[in-house]
Amino acid sequence: MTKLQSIPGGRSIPTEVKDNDLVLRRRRQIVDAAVQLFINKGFHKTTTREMAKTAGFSIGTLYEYVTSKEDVLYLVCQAIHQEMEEHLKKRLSQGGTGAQDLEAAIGSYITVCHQMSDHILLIYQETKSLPAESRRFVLEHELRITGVFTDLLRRGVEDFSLRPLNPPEMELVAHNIMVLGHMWAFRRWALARSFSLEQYIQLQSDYLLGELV
Amino acid sequence: MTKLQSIPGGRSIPTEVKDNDLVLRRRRQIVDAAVQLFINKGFHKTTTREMAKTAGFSIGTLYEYVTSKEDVLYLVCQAIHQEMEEHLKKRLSQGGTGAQDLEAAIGSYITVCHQMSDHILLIYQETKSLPAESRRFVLEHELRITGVFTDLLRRGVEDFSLRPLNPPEMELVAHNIMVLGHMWAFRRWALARSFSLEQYIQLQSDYLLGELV
DNA sequence: TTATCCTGAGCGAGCGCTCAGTCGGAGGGC
DNA sequence: GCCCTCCGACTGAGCGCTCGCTCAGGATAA
Repeated sequence: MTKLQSIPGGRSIPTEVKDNDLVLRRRRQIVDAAVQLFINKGFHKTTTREMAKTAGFSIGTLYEYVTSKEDVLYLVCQAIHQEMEEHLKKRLSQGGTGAQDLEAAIGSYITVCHQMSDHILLIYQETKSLPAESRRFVLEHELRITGVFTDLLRRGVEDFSLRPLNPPEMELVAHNIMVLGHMWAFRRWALARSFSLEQYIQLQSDYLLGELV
Repeated sequence: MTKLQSIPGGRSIPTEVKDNDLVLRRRRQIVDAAVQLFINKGFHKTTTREMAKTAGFSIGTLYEYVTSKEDVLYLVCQAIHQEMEEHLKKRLSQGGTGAQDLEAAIGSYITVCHQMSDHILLIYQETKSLPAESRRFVLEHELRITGVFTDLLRRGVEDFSLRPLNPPEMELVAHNIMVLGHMWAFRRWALARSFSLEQYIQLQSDYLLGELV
């Protein structure tokens, strides 16, 4: 029984299978299947049998790669955060002033939130179903994403493209950015009556940056 | 089999019991019990037996006042929103300019979010477990609370204590206020390292109102 | 043959909900 | 006052079913 760590700094989950490549491949199948099922029916209402079947194998096999249903939820949460982090970091520019790069990052981030809104909802709704330790890792991962904005704010303050901010203020603004991105996922049913994604990004960027110059 | 409507504009839920006062009393017991259980274990992991026992009677009796487990969740969500609305409206002042009253309202609102943070989490996490029709009513109720801020913004624009805003902008700002209040509930584990409730209110009010004068 | 991965029938616990029955007391006849 | 009847709120054992998880055995490649 080996243990496999898919994300640096993440929890390692035991598996019965020796071939590490196979473990990664199968777990990717499991996660892809589970994400769709969790989004449609929620964690508690999807059965392990469904997960296995959707992933393309039987329950027995599922439990070769995972020790409990909660493990699958943990893998799903980490995969979602990792995907968000990757998409966001891929779109980050380093070209301009801190303020300019921050504005671009906010736009990128909200776009990612738009594309992954179902996934964001999923994390909000199901994180509390994780065992305590897993939940800690997931929240930590989310803080790491928030750190992207703290870094950009710090750079903007250092190159004087933003007004001086103390570290707690930077933290607060970073959290505000995160949450206003999530807001588009949570409240699109109400907001989309009045705004397109582009308008939303424009207005929220203005509000966020208006106070920082 | 009568039907009883506890909240104006809400769904009516059938009951077998004839005495309306008794229905209200028992449903209050059910809601009080369920709120605590849902906060601690979540909706899916609390059993109907637990609800009944905590409320002080047997499962059989529970089902005299409710037709399904989901009905209890609906009653809980509506009760939470109603409590938030009442607490918020009780604290609203009409004394000053629109801008002054808005600032006071934001402070009151975040304080209410602080006091009811478990309840806010509950709503975010479990709303999607409601049947579609019930969910619609719950989201409607939340929009009614958002409307409190839209109204204040409109008043502020009309008496020139705020800069001109078009209706969609007012809507957006009202949603921002709502969500930044919820943020204190969701992220207090991270924010409370740097801020007290009072500091949080001060800073968020400044950010929110800074752009509106 | 052995090592490895996969299968799916089966287990036992626990769930939401039902319904035959209990029981306290209101009301009416004497 | 006393008895009897009926009402309706309440009880909880039990039904039918689903769930997470296991494990004895099958398949395949080396």
